[in-house]
Amino acid sequence: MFRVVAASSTSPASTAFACQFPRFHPSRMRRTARLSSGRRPEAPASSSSSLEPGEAPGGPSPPAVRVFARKKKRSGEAVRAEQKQPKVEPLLSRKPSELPDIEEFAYKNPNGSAFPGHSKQNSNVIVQVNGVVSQVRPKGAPPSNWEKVLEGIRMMRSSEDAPVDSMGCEKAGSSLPPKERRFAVLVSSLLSSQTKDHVTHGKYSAVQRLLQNDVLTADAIDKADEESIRSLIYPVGFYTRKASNLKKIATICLAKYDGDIPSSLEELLQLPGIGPKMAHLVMNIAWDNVHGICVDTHVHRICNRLGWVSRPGRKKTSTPEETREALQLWLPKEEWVPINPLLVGFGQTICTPLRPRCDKCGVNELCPSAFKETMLKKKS
DNA sequence: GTCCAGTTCT
DNA sequence: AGAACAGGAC
Repeated sequence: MFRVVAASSTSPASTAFACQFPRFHPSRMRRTARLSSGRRPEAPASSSSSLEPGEAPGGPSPPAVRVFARKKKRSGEAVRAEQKQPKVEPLLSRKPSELPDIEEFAYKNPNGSAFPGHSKQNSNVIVQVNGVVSQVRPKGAPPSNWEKVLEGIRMMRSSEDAPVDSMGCEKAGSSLPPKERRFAVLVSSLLSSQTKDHVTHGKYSAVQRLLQNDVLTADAIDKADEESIRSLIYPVGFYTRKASNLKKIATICLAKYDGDIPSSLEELLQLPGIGPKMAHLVMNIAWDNVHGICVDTHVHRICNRLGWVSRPGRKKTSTPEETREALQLWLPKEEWVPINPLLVGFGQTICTPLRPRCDKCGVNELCPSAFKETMLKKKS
């Protein structure tokens, strides 16, 4: 990434940009341009804390960064309204170590709030650093074309048949009373994680065996011995640990929640074997109470390939939890639940972890990673 | 042999 | 960050 942001142009394009981000008003741009063209005022030459790759310690001045923006029509009224926004602290009054990277720099509105709404107008600022043109997206701003991409994936998913479509913990215990149904959803999520879905669901599944043997309630599992639970859920992945966790969960649910499951994210996360992915899934499915996106490795991988998530200073997120937080910043809440089965199925059939089928993908023209991971790994 | 996939442990 | 957990698919 790059630290110093400056503009040397007062073209109409940059003026339009400045209207979006009032810190970039041309008058300000001229001042900040000086920042990049010479030494940074107050910058101790030995300070390497803010140096980025490509910058030599105490070396030449940081690269000049030219900022452009997509041209777009704006009514005079809208422009005037935005110009009335309160002034912000000039960059010059900041210490170099406090200079934000471009993501943070661009996304703050003068009033400090994140971007309002989810319109495309805030997406994809194009910057040039040392001759390399790249797109950056202000933190929390929706990626451009995300709606087209989502629609394109929906199209692919409507014709493809992914394993996630036929099975899923959504259906678990749908004929049971509410409390039993919720417990069944929790158990079903636990069993189906890290395993092939047909093993845990379907007519002769682990969940069905528990149900048919009357051990799909907290009370019954608490009374049953671990060995019989283990044999009933076999051969789901990690059945030994899951049987053990199931017993502990049943005991906790019985003691603390009257045989029901916890109704808050925090309490769900206290259960053994329940991490963030399943806690959000259970909140969404069992309680119909959406607190966050259920991010599994498919959602994590695909969102990064699409360039939908990042963390300041980096192009990608490194954990599903980071992905969840970054995604939640801009994805409209009505998509929080459907995004999981959508991307899981897409990830099982087309956007696979290894050698994704970019040639079969209907959104490859909108994907920054298309055809970039098709090479075979070299043996070392 | 390698991959899958979420959590916990190191 | 990487291993361990299970066992099936390829």
